[in-house]
Amino acid sequence: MEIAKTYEPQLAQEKWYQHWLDKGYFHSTPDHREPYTIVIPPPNVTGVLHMGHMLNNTIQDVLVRRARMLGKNACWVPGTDHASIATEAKVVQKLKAEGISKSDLTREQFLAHAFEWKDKHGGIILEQLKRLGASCDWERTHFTMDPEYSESVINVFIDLFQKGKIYRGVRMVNWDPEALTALSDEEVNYKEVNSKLFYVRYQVLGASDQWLTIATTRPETILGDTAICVHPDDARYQKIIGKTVLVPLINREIPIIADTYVDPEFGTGCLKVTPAHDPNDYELGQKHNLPSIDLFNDNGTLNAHGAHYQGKDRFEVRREIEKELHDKGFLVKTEDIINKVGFSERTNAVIEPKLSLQWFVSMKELAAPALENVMNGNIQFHPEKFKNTYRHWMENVKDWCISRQLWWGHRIPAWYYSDRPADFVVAKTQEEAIVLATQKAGREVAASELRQDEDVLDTWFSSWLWPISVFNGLTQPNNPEINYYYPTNDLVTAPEIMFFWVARMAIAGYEYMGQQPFKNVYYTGIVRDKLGRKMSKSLGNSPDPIDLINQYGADGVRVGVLISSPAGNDLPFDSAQCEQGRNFTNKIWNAYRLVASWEVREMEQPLSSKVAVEWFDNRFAQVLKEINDNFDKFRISDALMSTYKLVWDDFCSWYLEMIKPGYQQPIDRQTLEHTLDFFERILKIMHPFTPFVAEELYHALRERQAGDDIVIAQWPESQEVNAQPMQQFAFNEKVITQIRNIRKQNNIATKVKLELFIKADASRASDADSIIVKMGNLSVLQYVQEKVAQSNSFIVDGIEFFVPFGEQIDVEAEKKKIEEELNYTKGFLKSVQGKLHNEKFMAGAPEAVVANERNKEADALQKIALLEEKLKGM
RNA sequence: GGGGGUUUAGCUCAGCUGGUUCAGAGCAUCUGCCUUACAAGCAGAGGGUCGGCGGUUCGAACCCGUCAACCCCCA
Repeated sequence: MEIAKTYEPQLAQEKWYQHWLDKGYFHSTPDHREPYTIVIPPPNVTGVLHMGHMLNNTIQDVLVRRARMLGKNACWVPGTDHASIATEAKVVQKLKAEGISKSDLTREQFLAHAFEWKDKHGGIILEQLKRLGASCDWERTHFTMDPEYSESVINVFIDLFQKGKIYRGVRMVNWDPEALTALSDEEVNYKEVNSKLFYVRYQVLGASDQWLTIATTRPETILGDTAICVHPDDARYQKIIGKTVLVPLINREIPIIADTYVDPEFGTGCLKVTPAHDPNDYELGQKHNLPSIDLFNDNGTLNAHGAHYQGKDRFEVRREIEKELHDKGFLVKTEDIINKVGFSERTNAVIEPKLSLQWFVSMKELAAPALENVMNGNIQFHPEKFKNTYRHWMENVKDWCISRQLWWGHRIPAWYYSDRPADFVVAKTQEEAIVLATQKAGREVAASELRQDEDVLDTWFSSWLWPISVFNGLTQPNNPEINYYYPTNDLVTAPEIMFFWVARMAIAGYEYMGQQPFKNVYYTGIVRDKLGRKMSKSLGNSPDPIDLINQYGADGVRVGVLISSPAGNDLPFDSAQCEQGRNFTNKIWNAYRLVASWEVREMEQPLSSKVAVEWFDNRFAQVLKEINDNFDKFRISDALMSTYKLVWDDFCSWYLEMIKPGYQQPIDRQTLEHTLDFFERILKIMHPFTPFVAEELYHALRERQAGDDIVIAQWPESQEVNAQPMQQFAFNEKVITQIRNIRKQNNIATKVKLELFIKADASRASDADSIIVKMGNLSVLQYVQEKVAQSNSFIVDGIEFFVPFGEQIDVEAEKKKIEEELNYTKGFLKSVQGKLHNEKFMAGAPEAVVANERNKEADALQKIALLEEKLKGM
């Protein structure tokens, strides 16, 4: 049968993925086995696969597939996140394109559009993950707005409210004046922009013609000033602390206060305090009991407090007020500066810090167990360095603003029964709300009086329940699934969501399950392009993963993204890596072609094959140990590299070459059987990385019974490594390399047979010499007493080897080579002896180290003697 | 401004508790090969002041100090 010269991945991918699904290999139900659980970081429901997902999900799939082969009950739960703000923005955009404005729709109408969109475009990404080979349990696909999931979100809100952990309060939030919603800190991007620093003077009262100059980047907020603040130790301002000044233009009287918050070096050392429009000023205001004057409407225009600027946009006011301040003599000067300004991630509008009535989770107490259990190692981070960052955040955790002024999401289950902000109840249904409201109000409250809060919950308020709610652990506590699968094993995610997702899952885990949600967290890096830029849609520098799969095969791409991405490090992606991955699949494919071409015959096993088999068996055991060790430490790309080298170098370049019969020659049964066995073991360890080609060849290699598939095969057993064949091989490898070098330097073709003489006692001869004969293509291998004249010679481990010259002789070159080696060895000897003659070294170093140096000295002396003798003989 | 991290070959990274010929790997590069599994390949080779400076030590890529560059998070 003709086998294609290059591996064609597409057919195998379709065939085997379907086969795995048909057999239900990815589906898990609780049983007697040890569970191995991963929950996918749910991508946005309307998302499209990008390189970040590729990296993340390839790692998860490698872990899951290996766990499955280790005999664990592997369960990888997939799903999607409703991603409130991102999805709502997309739907708004889509409607806009159709000429529909969100403000023209009722909430119900809008949600109908949104669900229609979700049903149509949602979950594309999950289909794409199948192309990658993701072995998710698709029967368990979840969505964060599924009815039962939503129920658990609402339950948690109510529970936390009843525990006093959720409160409603006026706080400074990031306000997006375009989207008209509050944003979380994570949704704000800070960028450096060129700004002006305005120096404005305020008149001090109770002193004639005394002025204070402040510096501000936001002169339009002057109208909202409620104090001036200086540093208490600032000598310049000692005398005026406690006095008052007049706010320019409106002549409102405000106090001069003192606080160490002020940096005396910045600007003039005088700070204007506008508690309604700056987070730091807000805190100062709270501390000193200052009133807050909110100047802005929700859309960024000034309100009635803006005096004659009412109704104008904040940036327009900035320009106009500069002129007015200048004309009226309040503007001292302006300076150009660069400062950081927050922009909305979604609309790119300049964020306005704004006081507003929002819902909050009080975090301090909730966070304590989540912090403790990461620090004490119950939850392990890989790499560990992220613990520092985590601790710093958790120790300074702030209350979590969970309300969003959006429609797409879980609506806050709070019901108002009057216009007073405090007149509300929290209840699961309207019926319950009526009962509670009636109690709280002390009067009969009718359904028509109740108004549900318009806001929805922050997306992360549902994502933080993911490891629990995908098993319905909140709606059906202690059900068999949650008891079996929770806590999950490994979480694979990006460090940038450590706080808004990982930390909060840990918090929810301890609060609702009384234990950790996962045992290990593996942090991936950011995928960057060749120039080191983050891959992003706006830059257009992100390749389409599906194109890559079409080009290089899923296995090739999987290898490509893993080969240089240690945990926590960025992955500088280059499609050349996928090419390397594809070449790797092609390599093993061709190894199979070779093995499949052999005709087996009953005959004696060649000595060299016997030696090769013994060596590879041990070599495999040795590398398997390395690979297992790397997996245990979550060093996935190291595990891949070990696998890669085992396959390419040890198996293909050495083992197969050593046992390969001559052209069209048969092979003996014993060697073939061993080889098939090795091949099968190799495919097994390749399978987590390259599942498709592994399955394809597993079936090509031998007839398989139904149900014998590599995806569920047993991971190879560990075995002891026998040192002797390994040492023997290492020695032979050096000799063979030297022989190849002689060929290369003298332009001797591979086909030409050479003679090799070894100056050593014939008792050194061993079976392993047959390897040198075969791999070196020798006609003679002989032990001799004397050195051989007219030869190329080399030394391995103190033994001299001679390859007699053929026609061509280059004595000078040979001489030079020996002299170079002699010089190097002499230098080495000198450094060793330097240590040995150093009294302090002899006194301070441990015995073993000294003994080792003595060995080195002896070896070097022997080598020098040999080389010098050799030179004399030339 | 606060906190964390990184810096080793052209690129991406290993290098454990300071001690073996410890300065490594893959890719890239160079040289020679179309040797009947694979040119998506084979064989061989070159390449680094371990960011700079200083210190501790018998001994430093590794520990300490300092400077510099870059990255991330938070404000």
